[in-house]
Amino acid sequence: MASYDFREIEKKWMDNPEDRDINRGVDFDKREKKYVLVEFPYPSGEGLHVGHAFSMTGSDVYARYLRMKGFNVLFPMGWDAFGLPAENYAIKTGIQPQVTTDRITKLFKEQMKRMAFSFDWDREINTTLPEYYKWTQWIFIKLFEKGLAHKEEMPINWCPKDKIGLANEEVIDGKCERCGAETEKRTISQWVVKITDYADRLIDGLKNTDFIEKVKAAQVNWIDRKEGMEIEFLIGGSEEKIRVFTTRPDTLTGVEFLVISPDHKLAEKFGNDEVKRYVEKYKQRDIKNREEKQKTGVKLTVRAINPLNGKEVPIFVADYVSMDFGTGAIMGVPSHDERDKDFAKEMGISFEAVTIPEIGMWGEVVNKGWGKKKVSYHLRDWIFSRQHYWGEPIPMVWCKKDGWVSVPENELPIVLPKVEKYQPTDTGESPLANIKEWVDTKCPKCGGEAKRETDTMPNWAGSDWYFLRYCDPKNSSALADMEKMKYWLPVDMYIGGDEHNTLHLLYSRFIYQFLFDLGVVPKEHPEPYKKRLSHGVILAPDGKRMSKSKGNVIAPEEMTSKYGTDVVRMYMSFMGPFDATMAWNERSLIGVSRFLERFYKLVTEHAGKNSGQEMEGKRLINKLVKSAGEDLEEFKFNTVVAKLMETTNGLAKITGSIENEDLRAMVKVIAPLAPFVAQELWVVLGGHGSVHSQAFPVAEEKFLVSEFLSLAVQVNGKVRGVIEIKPEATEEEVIEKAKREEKIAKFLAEGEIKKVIYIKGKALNFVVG
RNA sequence: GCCGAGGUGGCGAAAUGGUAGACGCACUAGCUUUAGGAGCUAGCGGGAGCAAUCCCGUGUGGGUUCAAGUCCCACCCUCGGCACCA
Repeated sequence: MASYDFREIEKKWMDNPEDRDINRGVDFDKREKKYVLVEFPYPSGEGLHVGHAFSMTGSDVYARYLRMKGFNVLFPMGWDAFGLPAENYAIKTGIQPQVTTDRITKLFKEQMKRMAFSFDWDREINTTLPEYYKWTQWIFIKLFEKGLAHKEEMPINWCPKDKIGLANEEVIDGKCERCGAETEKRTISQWVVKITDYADRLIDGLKNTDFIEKVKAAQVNWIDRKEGMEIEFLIGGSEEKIRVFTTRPDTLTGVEFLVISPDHKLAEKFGNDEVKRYVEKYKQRDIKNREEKQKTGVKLTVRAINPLNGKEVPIFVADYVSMDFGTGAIMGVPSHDERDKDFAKEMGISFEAVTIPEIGMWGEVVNKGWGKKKVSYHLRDWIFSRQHYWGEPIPMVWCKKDGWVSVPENELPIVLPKVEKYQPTDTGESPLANIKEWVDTKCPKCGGEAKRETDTMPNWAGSDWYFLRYCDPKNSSALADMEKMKYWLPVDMYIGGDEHNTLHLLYSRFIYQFLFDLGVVPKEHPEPYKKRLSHGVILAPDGKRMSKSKGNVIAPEEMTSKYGTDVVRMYMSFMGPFDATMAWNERSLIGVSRFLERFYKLVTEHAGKNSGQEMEGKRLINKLVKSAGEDLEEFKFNTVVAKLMETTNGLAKITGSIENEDLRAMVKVIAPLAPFVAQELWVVLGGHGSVHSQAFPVAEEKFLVSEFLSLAVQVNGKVRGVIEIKPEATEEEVIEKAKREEKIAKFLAEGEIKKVIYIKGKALNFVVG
């Protein structure tokens, strides 16, 4: 027995042309701008996920609120559409990834419209379109020109079954994500981008942002800057030296052995057969998946000399030392390092406790030339090559004479050619390698015969700079117009998942800083994002993560057709704090549905009755207006809904009528959350045009005060009674009234009043002793 | 181990140092001859009591304060991220 038909209302207002205008971000508008960005999705075949629906609903409520507050809001959406699923689907079915992508993108867009997301569709972008990735390629060329991109022999994860190189994120538990075969290590030539050159900038730049603490921490920890020293150890009977990295040069006296990584080049040089076997075994495995807690290692035939005391110590190869950090070699100080102690025990190395000199040895080590100060980072350079088809072609050409040469800018974009087969080649190159007429080209420098790079870019490439493109999505002569970027940047609020707080955010900040140095983004804005907010996670009703295999997936589409868009949006706002992990609960959703019914009834019943209104109604609505505004500002949507419910419950008890103006104010408050019902009620209340272009109401202070307020009276800190006072009552009046209250007087009589604390209108405490 | 976020009814959760549990779900009782996730009224942290009322309650133990879920110290547990990082 619904009091309103959500289907009809939705149909009526879904494509309101006026709203399309309202949702547009206007370049150079005189209103103050706000750039609200929510991560654009990878359009996967399953359609819009409830997680998308949740984070986008929160972002949308916020964007709608800001518009009503009079801001010129940029709230764009697009598609991060390069990726493996479409490619895998193509391998299976032969359907071109672009075709699949176009189809799914349309589906997503439809579903987003049904959720009433107020995106500015005029600015829609798609990372797979040549007019977009032209600029992704352009950025790569600039990186190459500035010496920040080069080819390097790199060990990669190799799937022997699929004959393909896999990125770390494509290897799950040491197995290929696609076929489940054990992966191995293989060395191939890869494009590498020197993000480490920006390590310090990426840390320092955080000062110019308001990211929440955990996001800043994630960035800093990922970069993990460590100051220490590189110390040189001579190898006995050889000209070779081993450089170790340590943050504790003062423990040099306690060195009992050195350890080098199996990837260290000296392992090969000084290794006997046993060492070779160890290294071989190590390389078969995925480094990330060592389960054994026990440390293993083998001894080299040579020994190292401690520069401090000339002591000869053995050198081991062990996999607990990683080539990725420091120098790939450490000095083993079992008396001061737990891991070294474990290793010494495993290897049967005896050691004694040593006292560390009072004064650090930094100076001595440096002065005597044994070593030098060094900063080391956990952050590694960024492997930028993928041997996949469905990605941006890397715009480089290999010429025997000139080496790697970048494609001239005026030849961009290098369009991804259509292929017949999406299977990888036997050599592990991308399917592009099979297209001879595409690969064979002329060297841009010497005009001689040359070959195109067949690697494509990683998934991150297109999403690194997409927020710039939204400022000016159709520009054909630049990433985006400088003046437009100057107007819209920085992104005021960037909403996304925790999983992107490290890599995506870091890569994207790096690319922005690089573009900043090139002078192609505004010099006024050294950082791209002002604020970063993590959205929460929605679990299945069983409290587990949703997954197709568990069959516990909630589809937003199903929910909206069953209960209506407004109910689903309001429920998602109500279910908990925006950044919390919450389980879906349909009963609770029904509660929200019941509320919306009551709300609708209340407004329609009071509409047009303007006489005999009660002050209490006015007060409730003004109170709502005030606190709801504050909560919306802070993404506290759950309490906004709670307050709307509270107000509605309170108003239902009122016998008189409610003024139309107040009803309208209430409808404006609900508008960002429940846009369809709000619009319908707006019209019922005689409003003109769209409720979404109305100014968010402002509470009138004079209506906020009630005639009486209740004050908790404490005796020795415990609440012993409540008295009704007038807000303007003086301290003396309040104390007198409290003393006359029987319940309180009883406790006061137990002793002498030593002190009275009165906080106006808030608390009264008698200290009795 | 490190970093981050948390620990409040049966459940999801509220609470600028000032009446803990708003709001919702579930539940209980009653009303309404009640068309399909109904509506209305009342109750709903634990204990004692016919009741008024009293005592105890925000992970544990200390502390600051007239007053602590909230601030400080130590510890325990849960979740998320990163980890043999030298």
